[in-house]
Amino acid sequence: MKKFGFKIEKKLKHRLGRVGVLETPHGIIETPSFVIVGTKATVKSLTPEQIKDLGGQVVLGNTYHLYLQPGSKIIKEAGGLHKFMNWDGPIMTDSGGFQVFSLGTAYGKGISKLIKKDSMELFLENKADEEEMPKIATIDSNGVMFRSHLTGDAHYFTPEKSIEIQHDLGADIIFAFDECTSPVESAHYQREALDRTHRWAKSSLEYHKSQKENSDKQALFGIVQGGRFENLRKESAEVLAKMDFEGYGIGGSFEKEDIMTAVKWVNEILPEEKPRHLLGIGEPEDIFGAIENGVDLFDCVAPTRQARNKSLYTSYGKINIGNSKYITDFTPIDAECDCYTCKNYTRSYLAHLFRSKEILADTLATIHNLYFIVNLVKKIRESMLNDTFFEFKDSFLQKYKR
RNA sequence: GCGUAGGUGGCGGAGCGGUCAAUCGCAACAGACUGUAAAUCUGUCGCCCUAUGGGCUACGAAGGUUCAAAUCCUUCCCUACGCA
Repeated sequence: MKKFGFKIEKKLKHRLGRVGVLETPHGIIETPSFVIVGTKATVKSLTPEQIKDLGGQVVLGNTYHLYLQPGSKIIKEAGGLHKFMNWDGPIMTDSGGFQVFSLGTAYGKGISKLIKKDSMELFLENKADEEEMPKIATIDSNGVMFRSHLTGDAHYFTPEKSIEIQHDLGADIIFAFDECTSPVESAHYQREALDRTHRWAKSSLEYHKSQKENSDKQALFGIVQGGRFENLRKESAEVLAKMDFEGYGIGGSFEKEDIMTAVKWVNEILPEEKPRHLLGIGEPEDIFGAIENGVDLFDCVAPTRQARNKSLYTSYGKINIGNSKYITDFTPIDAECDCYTCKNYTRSYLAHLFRSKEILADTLATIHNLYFIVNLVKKIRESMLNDTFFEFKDSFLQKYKR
């Protein structure tokens, strides 16, 4: 019998937010929860023990990356992702849908998940030449042709293929194959892409159900799209809500201000009793907003990537540990933080490790940033249980935003 | 002492008469990063200013040739290697 279930323990008054527990075959996830990104079956620079120690409950791998390297069959042969990477907690895998965007329309243009208003205008002006850009993912109605960013060879992904790979990988929670669209696409294009994503959702689900052995152990989440259009987002939530998914992802590339409105539109429609995952978000302010608007799970590369790029979270906002003023700063990264790094090392030491390009810099910085975010979400959860969410949010953000 | 190769911006190293304040790399300084094309990317990097422009000082030193020199000539100083 399948060991998967979601229980809501408490709801936020007059809001969509809730506290819950998500049960998976590899343990529970107390929601809301920050999902740590480990694209290539590793959280860059950390061991699984370090992930556990900093409070990580669940990690997210990527279908596209693991299919290319080392190959999903090899991971299957190894006994699945859990065994392969030595992580015995819950694992999710993304479907490759984000790569449809990042290697497709976004490729080579320096745009990513969140787009700024001014660069969006620039992008629209240059849209005429866009067709000439050398994308390495091209979409047709049945699937997507990816050219490996590693070797250049072509690989064709269909919804069935994505799910088959995810079955081989063996994560506890897997995602339907979707098309993450760019926020600058026209209503016409978004309409077309959304229909495609819905068809792919159906195919993903049907294929998943047909593989009894896997669908017994793995939960499939459908992904809502629709860009910045209210009618499309709502329609997407309605269409997917009727399909028998065990949870939902909310996807898309946004202009920052659009995120919360889109989340709210969608979560008012999605079935309350199923978990919702906001894909690829976010920064502390986004996390508060997402939770308040009914999101249970979110993943984001920001803490890990930024740690490696010298940007560290503190209670008073982010600092760039590469700045010269930290060379002689013998205080912890964040005096209010209880992570391993803050308890044992100074800003000066981190500054030294980064300047001398020592790999321990990445590890210590990643431990700190992940602890900061994971712990922030835990504190938010507690505040919801104590009915102090709004006070906590205001005091945190006021300080954080200086 | 002789021979050879050299002396260029914090360092390494291009340039070898005009388009040179000087390619490039490193270092330095700052910024960006939101389902990881990412231990990545971008910008600045002689000095000064009324700054998509103008001025000043600069390619070991001092002279010279030329309309014009980091680039050619002379002398000197220094460095490396080789020979005495």
